[in-house]
Amino acid sequence: MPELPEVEIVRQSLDKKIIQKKVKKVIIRNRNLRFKIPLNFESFLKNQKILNVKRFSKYLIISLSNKGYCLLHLGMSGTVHIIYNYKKNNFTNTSFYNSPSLPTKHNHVEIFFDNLKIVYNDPRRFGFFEIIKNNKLLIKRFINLGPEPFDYKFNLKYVFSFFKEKEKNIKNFLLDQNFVSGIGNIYASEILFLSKINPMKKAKLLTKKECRRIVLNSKRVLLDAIKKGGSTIRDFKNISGTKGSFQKYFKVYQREGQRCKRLKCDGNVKKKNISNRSTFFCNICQK
DNA sequence: AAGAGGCCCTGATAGC
DNA sequence: TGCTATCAGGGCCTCT
Repeated sequence: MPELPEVEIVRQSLDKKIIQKKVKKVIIRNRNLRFKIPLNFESFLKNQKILNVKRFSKYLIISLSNKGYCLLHLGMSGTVHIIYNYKKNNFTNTSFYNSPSLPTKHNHVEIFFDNLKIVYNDPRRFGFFEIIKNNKLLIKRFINLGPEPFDYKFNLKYVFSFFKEKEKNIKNFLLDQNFVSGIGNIYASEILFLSKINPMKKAKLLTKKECRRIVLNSKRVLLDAIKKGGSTIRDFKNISGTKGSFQKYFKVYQREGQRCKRLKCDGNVKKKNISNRSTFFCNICQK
């Protein structure tokens, strides 16, 4: 599901719901996510107050009152659900309202608060939880990731010099989290369309002008997607069950065979596998 | 060192 | 109906 905009939507709603609340109980039904959930996960979280929920790239960062952090990555199919309790201080399963949005299978982690619980669901189990003990280790955790598109460090100078001598195609670089972090397969295609660049083009061949368009459109597309509540394909929803709407504004993604949306362009949207990820682009206006 | 490819996993859908 | 193959929003690891 989740690229940076979708994770940001989850962050916003999660932050509102659990900020300043104390963790009462943690239940792990399946530890075997992308990485095994550590055995001290429950005790690390229990009785901690949630200071806030932040985000870096596609990672959610839950700050705890013990100065530690709980990291959550949603992988491909992770979703967070919120379930309200109608009996205060009663944690029997039946005391929670059945949420229509809560799947019956693959609810791997439940974190309980006084009047609600959050449930982590992930059919493919590509997502993961991590415990980070302090701020120093948190910074270290992300040291190898590139800047987010919004970061002032993600600028023309950075991009143009990064691409020098690089043989790899531009599409793969947008997905390379060590170059820029937060862009995924949907938004990579959309950014390249707006930038009029062919996804197969070698990075070293990009002009300064093209690099500038990459920088601007990366910021633009992701911000726009956040404003529209993210993209709902398959069944992404925010934790309250509301769908995003950015998928209505896709210019190329999942539009194979359809007319190019650029005015006066007679092109057609093509689909091509690049490093085993489907890539959509206009065969005429993306050079 | 950069870059390509495989792999982790389940579910939905298409095609026979 | 039931089988098989293919494809999904990610990222880590290995090999060349």
